[in-house]
Amino acid sequence: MSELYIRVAEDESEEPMEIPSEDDGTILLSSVAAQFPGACGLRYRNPESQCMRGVRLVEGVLHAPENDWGNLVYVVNYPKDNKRKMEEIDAASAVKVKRGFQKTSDLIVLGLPWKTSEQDLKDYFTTFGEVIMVQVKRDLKTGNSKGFGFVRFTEYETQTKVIAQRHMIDGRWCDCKLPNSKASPDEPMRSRKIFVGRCTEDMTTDELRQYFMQYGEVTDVFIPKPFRAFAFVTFADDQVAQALCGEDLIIKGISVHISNAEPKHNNIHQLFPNFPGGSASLAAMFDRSQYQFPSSHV
DNA sequence: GTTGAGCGTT
Repeated sequence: MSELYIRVAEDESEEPMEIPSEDDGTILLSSVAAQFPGACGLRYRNPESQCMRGVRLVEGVLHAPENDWGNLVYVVNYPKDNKRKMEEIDAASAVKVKRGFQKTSDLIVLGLPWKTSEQDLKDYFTTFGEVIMVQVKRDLKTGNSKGFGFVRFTEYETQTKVIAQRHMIDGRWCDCKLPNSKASPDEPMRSRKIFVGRCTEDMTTDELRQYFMQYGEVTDVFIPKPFRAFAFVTFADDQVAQALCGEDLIIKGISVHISNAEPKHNNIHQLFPNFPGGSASLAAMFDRSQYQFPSSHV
């Protein structure tokens, strides 16, 4: 690989900026995003066809076309073909999210037959409108259904229609309701860090970063180990973080819940049930640290 | 291997 830097611009007419490559000749998307916050990929004009071509992106790594970046100027892609600058994206998404304009929610489906699968659910609810998420809650050991699940529709009208009636699913009457978990609008802290609940173990920090980049510049992603089904994502802008609080977002087909990173009840015993020296010393330590634990994630 | 109101491994 001959070039250490490749030229990247926000637009073909703009002045390019040089972005460093990795030792293996790839470019990290995060390197691009460091200069172009919100970037989700690169494209370039193919000299032969004169068409724009996308650069291969695999798990946050951009690969040179034909194994050679050449002397081309690469153009930054933004999510949803959105060519606006990041400030506008931040403002727009923050406003849209806050306004809550007929946004759909996850619906809980109560009374499911034990045998009903997610495919069954999807098949059934698709008759009302486009479905973007279904889940059947199961016992993790046995895999048996707990008899309830969740569904999310694309259209708000579909959701309204579905809530309004009872549903005969695989021979049982079921109800769809707004879940209790989102009955009360959430807490008002203004942090740049959000709590991402209901994560699954296969969600990587990279994937979370990729996902949340669409809302604004992400400065940190933290997944506690061992796996505890939640993560923390920190944005550069607290407005973006706050706008997302209370949302249910769908990542890899799973509905995750966003809330403020500062817990309502700081139950440290939940985090460290067997802390040596007892809870008092731990509480004192926690207070002193002002939540600087883990240290790099305030 | 059961069951039938509920609320999603913080």
